[in-house]
Formats: sequence, C-alpha cells, structure tokens
Amino acid sequence: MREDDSNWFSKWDQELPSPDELMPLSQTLITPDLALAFDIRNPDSSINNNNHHPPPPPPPVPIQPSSADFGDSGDFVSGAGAGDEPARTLKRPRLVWTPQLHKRFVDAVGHLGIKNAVPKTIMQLMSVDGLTRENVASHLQKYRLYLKRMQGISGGSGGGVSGGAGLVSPVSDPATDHLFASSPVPPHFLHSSRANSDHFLPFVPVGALQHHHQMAAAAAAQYHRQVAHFGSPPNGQFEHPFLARPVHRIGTPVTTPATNYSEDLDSSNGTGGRKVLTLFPTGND
DNA sequence: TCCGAAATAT
DNA sequence: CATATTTCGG
Repeated sequence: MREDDSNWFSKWDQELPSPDELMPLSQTLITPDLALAFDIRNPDSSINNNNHHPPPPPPPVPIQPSSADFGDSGDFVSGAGAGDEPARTLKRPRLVWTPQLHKRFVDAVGHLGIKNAVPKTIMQLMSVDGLTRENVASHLQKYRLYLKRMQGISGGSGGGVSGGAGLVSPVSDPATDHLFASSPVPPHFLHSSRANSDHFLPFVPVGALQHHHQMAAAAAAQYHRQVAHFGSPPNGQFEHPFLARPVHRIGTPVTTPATNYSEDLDSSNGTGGRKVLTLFPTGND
C-alpha cells in the first residue's frame, strides 16, 4: 500500500514533465503587460531577489484614483485611441485559462470536494492573484458541465442504448476535449455529497488568510497587444508555460523540450486582433 | 451576499 | 465556433 493511493493527483506528478511542484500553493498571477508596466524585468544573471522593497508600486487602488469628475455622465471616453487611460473604466481583458492554471483549479476543487467547491472557496484556495470570483465561477460552470457530460457518457447508467448504437468513447471525445478533457479529472468527483472535512489535504491554504492586501491587480496601462497564445495539443502533454524570461536553471541537462515556442501567430481572424492577458504561473507546474 | 445558470460578447 | 464575461434569478 502506497501512501499515495488516495491521492489521485499523485499520479500526475509522474506524468507531468516537471515533478518539481513542491511549492506551497501560491502563485502570483500576473499579466505580462502588467509586469511590463510595472517594470518588473528579470535581472539576468545574478540572483536578484533583493530583500529590498518590492517593485514599485503595486498600485493598490488604481481604481477610483480621483473622484473629481465622476458622478455625471459626460465622460464618454470612447475614442481615445492612442493614449487611453486605463485608470477608469477598468475593463479586465480576457482571462486565458492555461492548462496549468486549470490544473490548479481542478486541484482546489478536488480537495474541496464538489460539494464545497464554490467559487469563492476555490478562488481563495487557488491563491492566484488577479483571479476573481467571476473568473472561477464561470470556469466552474463549464467544468461541472464537462464532468456531467463525461459521466453521462461513460457511466452508461442509463442503460441501454436500444436501437441507436451507443458508441461510448472511454476518453478523449472529439467533441468534448477542448481543455477539460486534457486535464486530469478526479475520479471520485461526482460522488454523492459526502461529509466534508475529511480529505486530508497536503494543501496549505496560503491564500486563505492573505495578509492585508488590498485587491491589487490589474490596472496598468495596456499598450501593445501581446498575445501569448500557445496552442494546445489535442491529446498530448501540456507544454511548459512560457517563461517571461529565460531563467535558466543550472540543472535540466536533457529535456529542454523545444516545444516551447512563442510564435507570433498573426491574429488575422475574423474579429481581428484581440488583446488578451495571459496569466502565467511563476515557477513550473 | 453569494452561488448557479442563461445570455451576451469577443 | 469556442470560450470568457456579464446579467439575472434564487
């Protein structure tokens, strides 16, 4: 009996290319644009890490910077093309759920249990800066649908598919695998509500008690449209998250999967270019 | 207030 | 078309 028999995610460790996931849950979700805006560049060479104060200013509350002119309609800054002001009207761009991010999501849900898997809790457990409840809620919704779908198909509790050829696909459904299908799904997810508070979790709710942080997040000027969009293989391993900077680690002799390429995919799509902020996990997942 | 699903936008 | 955001009802 292995000790990890109960942990379904333990398997992932082996499957995952980077088994070095020993860090407590705590990812600083930052958007590239944000990082750039904040001037958070990676000091090449040299270990940086200054204990000195953190980067300038995470402008805690960019929102409502000055209550000088609001209150009455009239500020329709519609045009503003070039130097737009991100100060007000903070419209968060689109969130890109990367496999890694999704994994975290599933992790949290798995440990909480479907029953307690509520957006707020999940969000807190994930401890991902920048992630908001809405984001999680939306994703959670889709996730539940996905689980239900898969269960209905493979479960076959209904019985018989009389007449029509049932045709059940064990895994990887062409119509279902867009993101969830590629992510590990806890087997015992849809169990009946079970008493909670039993899953021993090696999890450390770091975000649970966040220090006094005041909703830092987004805000910053968004200029260039950086779309880091890495394609996702149909049914292959996830690719490594693009690193903001080549933080070459000494080890890693082999590996070095060249699969990581940030090609500039021309956004010549119907809608044209789109600005998307991608949250990247700090570290490897 | 928060969660859940629908509706809407991209 | 798929996915994420926003709105609406409980």
